[in-house]
Amino acid sequence: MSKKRVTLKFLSERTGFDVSTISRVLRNDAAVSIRPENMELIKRIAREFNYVPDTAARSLRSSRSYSIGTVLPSLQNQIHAQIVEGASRVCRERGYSLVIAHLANEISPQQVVGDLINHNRIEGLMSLTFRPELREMVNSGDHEIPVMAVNWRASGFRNYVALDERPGARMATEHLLDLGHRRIAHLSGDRRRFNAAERFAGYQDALDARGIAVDPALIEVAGYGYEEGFRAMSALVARSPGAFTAVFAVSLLTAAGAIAVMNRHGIRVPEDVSVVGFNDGMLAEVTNPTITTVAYPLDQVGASAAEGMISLLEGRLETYQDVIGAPKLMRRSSTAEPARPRAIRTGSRQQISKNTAS
Amino acid sequence: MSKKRVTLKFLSERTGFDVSTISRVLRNDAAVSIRPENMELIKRIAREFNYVPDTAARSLRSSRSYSIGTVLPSLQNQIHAQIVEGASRVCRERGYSLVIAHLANEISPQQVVGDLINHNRIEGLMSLTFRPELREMVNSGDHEIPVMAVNWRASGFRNYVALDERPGARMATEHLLDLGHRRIAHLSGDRRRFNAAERFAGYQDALDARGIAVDPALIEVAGYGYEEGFRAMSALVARSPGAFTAVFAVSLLTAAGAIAVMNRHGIRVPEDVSVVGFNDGMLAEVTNPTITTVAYPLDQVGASAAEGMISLLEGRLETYQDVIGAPKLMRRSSTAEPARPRAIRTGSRQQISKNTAS
DNA sequence: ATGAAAGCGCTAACAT
DNA sequence: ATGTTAGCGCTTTCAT
Repeated sequence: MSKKRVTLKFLSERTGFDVSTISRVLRNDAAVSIRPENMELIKRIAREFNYVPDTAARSLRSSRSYSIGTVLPSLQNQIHAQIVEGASRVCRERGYSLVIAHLANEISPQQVVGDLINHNRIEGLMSLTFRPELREMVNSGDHEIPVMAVNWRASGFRNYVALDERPGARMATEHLLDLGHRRIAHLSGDRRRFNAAERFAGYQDALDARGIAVDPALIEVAGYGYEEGFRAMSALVARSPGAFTAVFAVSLLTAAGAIAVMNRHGIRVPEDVSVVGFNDGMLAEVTNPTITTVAYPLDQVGASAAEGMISLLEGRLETYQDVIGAPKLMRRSSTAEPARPRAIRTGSRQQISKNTAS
Repeated sequence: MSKKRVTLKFLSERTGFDVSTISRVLRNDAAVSIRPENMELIKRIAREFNYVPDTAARSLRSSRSYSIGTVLPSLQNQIHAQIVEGASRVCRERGYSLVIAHLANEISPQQVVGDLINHNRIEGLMSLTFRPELREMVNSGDHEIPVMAVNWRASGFRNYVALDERPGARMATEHLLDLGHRRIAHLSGDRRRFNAAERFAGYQDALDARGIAVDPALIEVAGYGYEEGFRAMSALVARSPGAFTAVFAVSLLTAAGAIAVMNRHGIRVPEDVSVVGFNDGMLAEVTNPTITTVAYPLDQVGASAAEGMISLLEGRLETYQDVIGAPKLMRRSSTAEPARPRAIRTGSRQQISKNTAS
């Protein structure tokens, strides 16, 4: 508290204008009518003295908190971490506070969201996790606040930012096709949900375009986590051993889980089976082998969500939808050409081969 | 805005007491003198109507923002994500907002911290990244705010929460010794900094206790990242091939980088060389092999830091230090007994062996 | 043991 | 084209 804070009153004394006038000018209030020269003067002086409006005072008067809440399962998921980074950057730039809450086991989502609303006074909620019940939870409270689905969609949610996942899934599958693979398995998510359905559709698109039929025996429902990938791949290997030379996994962690299974079974990646994941992250570069993925600008998802939410809060928009595309293939060492046709033609089981030092 | 907000005025009308009296009671103000029965009455009514003080009004009047800033290099580092989770939980529970800012390349730390202070009006700053210059940055502004070093220490920082790393490093090294290893390399950090120095000291402690001399040829300065681990291990393998059967890496990512190098060189982990990392994370379970680590309760580090910061802000404490211990060994598949003495006694080079399906 | 009153810095409705 | 005024909900002297 060494120097004194610059307030409207101070600027008023400096410029001779009333605080209300200055307030209007600095907020670019449409209801302002002032001579351009005076407007410039006020803005110049405000800049000069580094005026920043007091958030508390502004909040009190305008019944706004300038803070936005985010719920997510865990920050430890790098996909979510990337999204949050984008959102937090935008919020900081715009003078909003992004308040993060993770849904730990020891506390109910109701409690978490309630705290966010009552204590932190968030004006809007972004959810990175599929939670259709969130709307009711939020709106059962004293006042309604906008909810934004981030990285997912569901009916009833008018505000969302999602990836255009179908082309990315197609891209991943086509990468495998281009390498020469024809028997491509898919570890999917729960296809009743939007994301998993889209990724499956992209997988189909790619196969269709090459006239290859989707083989139900090569589809296994997994989920987005490492454990799910592990379980699903175990099932697939047990069920259809040697029936595929490549796998498109519904997420990066799923791919990692699948690779772990193959390592245990002596199935070499990529020599015996190629694996490609969906969504990129640091993990893809630190595993052995490194994992080929389809990368989306995830921080942009968070940034867009925050921008959209702010537009909603400031009344510039009624609803907000954004779909982010531009996936890129990150080619790494989990994908390669399939083994010589011999192995495929004979229909032999996945060979349990000795690893050779590379 | 469907229901009306419960304010002190409302409670005043309900109970017949003045707002000031109620304010004092609900804040447990020491300067209160009220009959116990009335005190109970007021508290009961407040509970009944779910009274929550308005943060904005309180902030305006008391010149407090109830928000705390955190700077960190990236949320994608799982170590940091865990710490942030702990801190954000405590902040939410206490009605504080935790505002996170990551230090991206495109923007200066000064700018980030400035935004946090001026726009978000943070009352305190927690830094998860070693930045001795942070104090000057923060204090060059209009008013001083407390700064807390989280997960590091440096002279001049009176507020910190750090791990008691030395015993953990010793534990990691002893695990290798217990397995029968004698030639244990260490990929260290910059030992002029506290953390790296402590981990090195723990490594020394373990060797000393067994009467084994520290061999400078087996020490390589790496750093905490994957790339650093990769580089350092490459150097070590080139410099002292076959001279060690185990490695204690200064971090989990460093361990992962080291393992990647060994994979490339055909050095099997753990058959030829065992690896143990420091600090646990999801990564340790999804790599191949999974990585043995020493785990600390990192969310507790964040939680303690937040608690401490709040105590500072509320004037209950002048300074805050906490050192978190209780490391646990997470035994996974990157560590095993060393190969038969034969290999060691002959002093042969690290054998480039064929992998056998396991 | 409790109440009255002022005011934090800002915004918005209402003047001129 | 600009000023006056009345609070937002709370905390904090200062009075009883």
